[in-house]
Amino acid sequence: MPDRKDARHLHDLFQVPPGRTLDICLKIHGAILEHRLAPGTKLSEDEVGEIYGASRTVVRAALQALAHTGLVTIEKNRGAFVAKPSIREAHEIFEARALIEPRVARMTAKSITEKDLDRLQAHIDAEHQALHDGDMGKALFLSGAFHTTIADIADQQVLARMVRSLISRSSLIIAMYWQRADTACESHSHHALMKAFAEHDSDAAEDIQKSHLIDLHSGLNLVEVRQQHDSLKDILRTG
Amino acid sequence: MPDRKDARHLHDLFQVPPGRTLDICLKIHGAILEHRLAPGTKLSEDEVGEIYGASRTVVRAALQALAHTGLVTIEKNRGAFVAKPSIREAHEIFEARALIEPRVARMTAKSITEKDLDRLQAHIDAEHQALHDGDMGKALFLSGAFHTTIADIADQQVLARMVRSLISRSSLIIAMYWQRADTACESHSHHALMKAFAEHDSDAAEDIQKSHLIDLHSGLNLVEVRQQHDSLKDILRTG
DNA sequence: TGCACATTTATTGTATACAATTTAGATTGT
DNA sequence: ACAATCTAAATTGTATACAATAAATGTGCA
Repeated sequence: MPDRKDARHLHDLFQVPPGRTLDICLKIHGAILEHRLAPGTKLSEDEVGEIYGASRTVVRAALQALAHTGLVTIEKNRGAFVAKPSIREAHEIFEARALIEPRVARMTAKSITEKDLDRLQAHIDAEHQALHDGDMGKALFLSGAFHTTIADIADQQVLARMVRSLISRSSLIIAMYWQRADTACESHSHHALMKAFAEHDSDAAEDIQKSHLIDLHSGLNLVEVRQQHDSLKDILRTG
Repeated sequence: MPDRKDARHLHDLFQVPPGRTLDICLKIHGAILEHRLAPGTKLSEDEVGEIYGASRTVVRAALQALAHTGLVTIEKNRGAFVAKPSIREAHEIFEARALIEPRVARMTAKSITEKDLDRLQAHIDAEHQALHDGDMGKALFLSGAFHTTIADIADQQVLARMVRSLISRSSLIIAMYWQRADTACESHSHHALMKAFAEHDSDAAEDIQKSHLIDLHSGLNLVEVRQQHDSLKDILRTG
């Protein structure tokens, strides 16, 4: 799914030597972003290693890199799990995004080219297509990719890396706390942003991105978590 | 050097299981922050492992964690080196700090307690003492610690982690590009910040932190690089 | 039945051995 | 003397084996 350019940027995110380790990072990262891996899922070293035909040494390095990015939690002597961001962490992450991404959008508006605009438009189109196909996971993945691509265009490596990490974690938060059925609300903001970019309107880009993120934040139902453990009992009892 | 509380926060920074791996991270981290390890120094796995009596497996994990934080660069089939931030990276890092830290200072001013103020004052005092003793490395370390402690007090884990990483990398930048002989310029800002904190003046704290960071940024001579090499064993053994 | 404790099992933590790759030095030819 | 090439040493990449730890199971007793 992620094209070659994304892979290079993701390599920066994970900071692991290229090769199998990076491959595994990318695969798990993608699975989490597309919501194929639920928060809390255990990632056993043996299991992952068997799936990708790699030894535990390599898998371990990948899991540690993912832990550093905040997508995975490693508990001593217990293993690695897909992270389950707390409500508090969720607030912090979206507040951080609201601080950083508007600034990045401002920079992007200044330096964006026609070619970059096409790239972003392609993301939007692909997202619409995915929504039309009913592939929610892919749509969400592409929605995040839109944001990371903006950071790439701004060509600010330090901020881009922070943004990438925050967006990946946001994907977990959305998996846990999203309440609205429609993701269509985003489309409008993304389009407005495109317009500001096309006109190189830095102020507008910054403002739009800021309110877009505040919208996203408020669209979360950051109140309670559903527990999967109890449900097992309920399910078996009724059966 | 780092007290127990710092160690807990640093554990969050590196995201490695506690134990030898974390120890090695902390030792190398400290050596870099105190400028005992120069940018570009090679960190051979065997050599580091021998110094700390750990196997390469553990050392590798530590080096990868440090690479993730941006303090170390790993080149495929070549090994790990203390990072040498480029001029461009240096600009980006200080711009990122100027974006994030003022916001953090604002939060800190709101929630700071008497005890926290004492903690910060202790940092300032220790820094003066180190300067008086002529221990430049320690003084710089403590100057950074002042900033990270502010982030800890704000009690924003997500932002605090970013700040910690940025400050650690700043230490490398200062090692490479610092031109002024006096670090005294900082003392004034730190004192002004303390006053704002004591009065819970959020606006002032934000402003002071912002101009403080701009000062630091402009105090760098981001033009050329010098290089030097020392024996790993001599530098790390004392830590 | 319920609880405490011992045992078994499974999984991670660590060390070590081997393979792949790079680097440095020596050798050779011009 | 200089350059190119090849060989050997050193270093990293990877796999695997063993040790340590935590969870799960089973047992005995009140």
